[in-house]
Amino acid sequence: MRLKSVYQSLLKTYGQQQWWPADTPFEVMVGAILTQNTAWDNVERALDNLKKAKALSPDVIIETPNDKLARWLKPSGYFNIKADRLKQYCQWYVEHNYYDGLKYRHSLPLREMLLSVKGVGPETADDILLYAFNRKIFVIDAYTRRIFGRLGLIDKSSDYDELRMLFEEELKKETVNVFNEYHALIVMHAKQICKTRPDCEQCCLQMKCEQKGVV
DNA sequence: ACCCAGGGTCATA
DNA sequence: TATGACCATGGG
Repeated sequence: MRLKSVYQSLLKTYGQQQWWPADTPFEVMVGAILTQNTAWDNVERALDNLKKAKALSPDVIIETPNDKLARWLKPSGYFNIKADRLKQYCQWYVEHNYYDGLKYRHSLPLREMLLSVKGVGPETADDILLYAFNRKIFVIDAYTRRIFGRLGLIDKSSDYDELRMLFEEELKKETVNVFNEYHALIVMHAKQICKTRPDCEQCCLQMKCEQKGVV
């Protein structure tokens, strides 16, 4: 029950996070793709560009030429790759009529379907499952690995799905809302601790800490 | 002038 | 299966 107590501690410290920061499930999906290895502030600029162009819809994105799409996505980095990924995702989304993920009772088939889309890896798929389709999936990201590795609660050699299932097994009695808040709190904690304690030796959440063997 | 961010794919060995 | 190169902007 260590994982539950870490959750309670984070919740007490930071409060409810109310994730994902988006107005619609589709915006969650777009944000999940754009935030790959990218600071969220930059993603928001790209999302603003899409909104101003009235292009935050799968149909518009599909019809937009890649170079034009890339111009809107520019602030979020990797714009050529992301334009391609976003369009492919939208094509899958429209073709399979997944506007309503609720018609799929089990998470596994939908997860496999998401992973079959090029440019959607395990973390992006799980962001979408949890924050757009409201599924009980635990998202594993770099922060999760660093924080829980440092706490000695996970094995660093584990791959993505091993870690995900470890969290899901220990938290299987919790609600989807707990899964939702937990990942959000991990991200909040990582950002806060690195902001308030920029000293690498103290924060132990940045890449250089791993390189120095601190974490 | 660095380092890094809410990853993923592809080519090598 | 396990590394490494690559993608690219904006903030610290």
